[in-house]
Amino acid sequence: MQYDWLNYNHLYYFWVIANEGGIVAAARKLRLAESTLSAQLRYLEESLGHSLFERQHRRLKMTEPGRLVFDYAETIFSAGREMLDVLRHRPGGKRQIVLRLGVLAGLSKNLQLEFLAPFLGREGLRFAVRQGSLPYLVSELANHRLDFFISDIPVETNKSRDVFNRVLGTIPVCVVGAKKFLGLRRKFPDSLQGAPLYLPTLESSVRADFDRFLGESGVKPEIRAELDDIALLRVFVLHGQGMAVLPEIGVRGELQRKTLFVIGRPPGLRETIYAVTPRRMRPHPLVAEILSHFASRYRDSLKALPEEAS
DNA sequence: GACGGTGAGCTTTGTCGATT
DNA sequence: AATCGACAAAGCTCACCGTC
Repeated sequence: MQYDWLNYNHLYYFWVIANEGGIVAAARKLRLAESTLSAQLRYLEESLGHSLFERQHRRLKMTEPGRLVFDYAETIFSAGREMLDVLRHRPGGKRQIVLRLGVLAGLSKNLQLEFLAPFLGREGLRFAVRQGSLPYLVSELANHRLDFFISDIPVETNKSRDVFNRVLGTIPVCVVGAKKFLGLRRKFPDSLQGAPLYLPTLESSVRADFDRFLGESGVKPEIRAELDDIALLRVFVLHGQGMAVLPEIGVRGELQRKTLFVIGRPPGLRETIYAVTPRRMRPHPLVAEILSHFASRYRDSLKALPEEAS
């Protein structure tokens, strides 16, 4: 029988069973008979109209609906624990908010820091930052395990209708190299002819623009490696055997310390940064504040860009 | 490898007490 | 009286282990 209301007692039992890994362990923890938990779990499944566990012989394996319910239960009962903590230990204290942020693997670490730095010291706010591939981040967002993620590649909205790309801004991209390449500055970009270069991979949004720039300039450098990680590109270029195409923010420290130098700035070459949020849900006010803070920093870059990329 | 004993995990059934 | 949540007991299935 399906109901419009939820029996939170049943939900709690399910949550403990999932946490403990089985009915026997959960029964021990709750000091109940195993049969009681088995029956209550069955009632919950019937009321929800979904099996929450797949019975595999003597083991319970969580199903997809089970995972979804577990995520909600986790939020509900974590909030309950938090409420008790606040009431018992911090009278009058404010609730701590945890924002779950995803970052596309390979994105500049400095950029991530710049993104969060203004909010890191804020009372009652904590970040849980996870890196991953684009499909992984989209899946985590769809399953409510992330509040939003940042990426330099937009999600194809015809493939995933549940997400929304917001252009946050653009970051200048340049060719950087060690001191010994400084002589190439004068006749840039012609001086890149035959010069050793490390590039972002073809999947990168910057790569296509840079290839176009080379094509228009008629210059053919010697491409030594293609790397999909900004941090890795930075390490390669620091090794001194070649230059690299990088967002300036990714090597800001090295440029300040003069261990790397800007060899040239291909005109108009910028990396676009997107914030990907769930389409149907209003972002948390704090998320909106963070996004608008970052976007305002790069406001000038935004003027020429569409509101949503597809 | 086949067989049987044992234990573990889960379900079903019947029953009872508290609450509405 | 109906419903809910709890219990005990019995049963089912399977993994593991020792023996032949």
